[in-house]
Amino acid sequence: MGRSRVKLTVAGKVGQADAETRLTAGDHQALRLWLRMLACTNLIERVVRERLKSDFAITLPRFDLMAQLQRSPAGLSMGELSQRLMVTGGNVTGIVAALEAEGLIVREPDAADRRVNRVRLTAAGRTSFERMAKAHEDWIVDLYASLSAEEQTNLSELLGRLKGHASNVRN
Amino acid sequence: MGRSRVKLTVAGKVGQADAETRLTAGDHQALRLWLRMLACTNLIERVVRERLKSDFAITLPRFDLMAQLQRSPAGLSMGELSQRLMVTGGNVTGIVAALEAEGLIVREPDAADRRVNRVRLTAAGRTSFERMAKAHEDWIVDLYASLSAEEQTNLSELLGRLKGHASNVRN
DNA sequence: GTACTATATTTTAATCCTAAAACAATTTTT
DNA sequence: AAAAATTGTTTTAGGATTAAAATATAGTAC
Repeated sequence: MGRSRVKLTVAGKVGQADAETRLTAGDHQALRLWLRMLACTNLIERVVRERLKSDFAITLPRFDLMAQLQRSPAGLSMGELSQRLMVTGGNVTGIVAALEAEGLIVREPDAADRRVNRVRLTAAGRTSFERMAKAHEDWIVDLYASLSAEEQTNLSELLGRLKGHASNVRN
Repeated sequence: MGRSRVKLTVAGKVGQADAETRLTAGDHQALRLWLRMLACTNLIERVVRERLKSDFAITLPRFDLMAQLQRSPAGLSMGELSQRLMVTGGNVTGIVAALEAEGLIVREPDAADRRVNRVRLTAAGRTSFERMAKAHEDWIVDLYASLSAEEQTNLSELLGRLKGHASNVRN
């Protein structure tokens, strides 16, 4: 009889269980599937967050914001960032302030509309982001390496259908 | 052409884009798959959070904590909750305090070990949780209704493999 | 051109979360 | 038994997040 299959938490470090432990016998297939999917996503996201922090001293939300800016070299307004990141404006204000303080982005008033702040990567921000994005992609490729290309295609197709349907369910 | 496929944000409400918009042409298959999976999970989780809030005035973390307690009628220590929910002890302290203030759980000192606080559902908490859990399961079944039972099994198998591998990659 | 309405952003208050430090009680070592 | 190590919990400091209110600017109606 083993000591217990659950690792202990050590000084704030988090242990082993995951979303699937929320299950009780008799739960429906879809619920089991959902909790497994949630556990998977949380696992991968946690790896990414930890590595962004340890290797590049950046948080995931800041990385995501920089990724949006890299795709739009001309810059984006605060509102455009809010839409693309799916977060509220107040949240964008905070993340932009932090990145600006680090010199990775600049925020400058729009000439045409004085309500608007236009945000773009600095040269330093662009260089920094390119390095991080390469590492990030490598991590993901490794994390998914247990699935063949065909299986990845299959998974992607199933998720695409799920996503399409779930988007509609959203009021 | 079209006005734009992106809904505007209105007074803090969040619009349409999702994690997949982080993509650039030329990105690797695994990266596309990951962003799609993340988008899916976020979508479903958002629906669940919103409905828990609108229908039951509860947050997802509090619901999750109650779910763990329901599975352990004898109660759990703060540390056990921390492990099972995969969150830090400080976090559990805050959530437990909130649920206790609402009368849904009680926290009492352990007789055998005076360091330990034992937490369990009150009768009111158990009743309340059962209603919420039923609704929650129905939502999930609906959200996954676009996939047949076979497809759900298939998806679950692929995610199981992914999860097994990603668990090892951690560190 | 003044008043209303709409849009863009920031601020505020609340919740959630983490890591690390502090504190308290128990167990182990010597 | 005293000292040391371990374990359980709370506290602290800092991000991320939301909803709602406040502010500032722009556009429209009259």
